[in-house]
Amino acid sequence: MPTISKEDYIKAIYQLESYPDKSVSTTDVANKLEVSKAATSEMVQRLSEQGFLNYEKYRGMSLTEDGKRTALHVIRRHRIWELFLVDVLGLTWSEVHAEAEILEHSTSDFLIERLDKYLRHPKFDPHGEPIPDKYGNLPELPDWVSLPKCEVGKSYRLVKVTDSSKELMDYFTEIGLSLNKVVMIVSRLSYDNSTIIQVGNDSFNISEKIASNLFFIEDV
Amino acid sequence: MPTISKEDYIKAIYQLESYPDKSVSTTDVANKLEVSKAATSEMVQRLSEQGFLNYEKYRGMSLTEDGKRTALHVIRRHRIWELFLVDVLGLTWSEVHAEAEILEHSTSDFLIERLDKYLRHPKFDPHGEPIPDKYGNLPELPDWVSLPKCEVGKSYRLVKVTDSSKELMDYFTEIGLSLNKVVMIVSRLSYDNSTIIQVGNDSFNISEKIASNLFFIEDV
DNA sequence: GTTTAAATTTAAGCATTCCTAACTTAAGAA
DNA sequence: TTCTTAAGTTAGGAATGCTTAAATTTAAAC
Repeated sequence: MPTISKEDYIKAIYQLESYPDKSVSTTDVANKLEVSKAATSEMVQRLSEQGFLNYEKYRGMSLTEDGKRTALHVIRRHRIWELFLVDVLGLTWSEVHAEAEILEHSTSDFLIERLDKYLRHPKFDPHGEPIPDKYGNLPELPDWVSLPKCEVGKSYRLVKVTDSSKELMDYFTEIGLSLNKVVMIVSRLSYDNSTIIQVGNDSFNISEKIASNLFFIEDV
Repeated sequence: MPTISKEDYIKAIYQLESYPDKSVSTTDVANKLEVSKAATSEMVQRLSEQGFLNYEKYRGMSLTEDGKRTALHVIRRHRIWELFLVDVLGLTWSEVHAEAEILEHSTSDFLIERLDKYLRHPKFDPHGEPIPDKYGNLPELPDWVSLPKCEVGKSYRLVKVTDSSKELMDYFTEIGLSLNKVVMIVSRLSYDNSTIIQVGNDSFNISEKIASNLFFIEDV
């Protein structure tokens, strides 16, 4: 049974592994968790001894099957809590992450299954991220496109929002964007590649940088 | 901001202080938390230095105002979670304690206020224990009597159940006893001072020892 | 192919929280 | 009032998880 700290490292490494063509380095993990490289180096060795990581000194690391299972277990708890906080307690996108970050380490399997049942076995969290089931299996992902690639004139449904900052999340909340919202692509300005979308009765110009955090599927 | 461990000590001391005519000793705390007396002695000194306790070596301890405030803060979180787990997720009496024991240390003030609001600012937890408000004020307590003192022939409403064991809690759940349930006192056997109560259509003989965990107010 | 800079690991140290064992104090029995 | 024992404290040690500083390895520049 890993400690809170170990769960944080394992989760971080799992997330860093998702970037293709790049093995995970000590520095990557240290930056992500905002701890020293020395602390990371130590911890990585301990996790390796305990079978969560494959690791060769100076050569980067990768999670073992055991490590992946543990990571998905933490991620499941995190995402179920996020969904619960948004759907039941009405927290906003920007409010949930910090709370879930703590709760994910303080929730028994028993309680998580009860929450899961209460939420009717959800497959995606409020940001559209997939929730692993209790065996660690991820649901199939929809075939989304990011907003800069959505075609003008068509309608799309929002299925994923990457949470890069509180400011951005609050902005999305403010303009009424939420998961499964249907928006119309009004136009795209070639000048800066920004996109004008219509949400309800209002239109908004979304810069390319912001738009790259929004993922849609065509609404048919 | 006290650590989890410190919160546990402060809460334990608060609870031990509630027994009248007895100052709290190192041994009391050590037994309650199931740690060594040495660990307790050390921690008590640290808590005293940090202003949570009044403490003189070999002379027992008592919480300062600061300590009491901290204890009530933890207790508030614990009881709100217990109520939530029972009322919303449908956990049983015996299931909630262990979960709340962890969650009480992992919940921000912000989240607790949201839970409190969701539960409509409850005054009592599922065991009938009072929930301190966010300023640490306890609600006024009803004037309960324990079951062995309830009068035969009268109806009473259950307002408090002390959770001495899982077995007992499960038994209460099984016979349909829950907070605010109205029961009729059918008779009392002088042989062993047990009480026969009617819950719904069924009657049960409750031994004096068990009965002393149940507290009622007369139902008018 | 060296040299140098960046990445990584090791070393030394600190805080927290626990343990067991040894010692000290207090309090009740004789 | 002294003696004994129970209660309480100190000492020494371990695990976790972090820090900064020093040493080492790798990799990239020249």
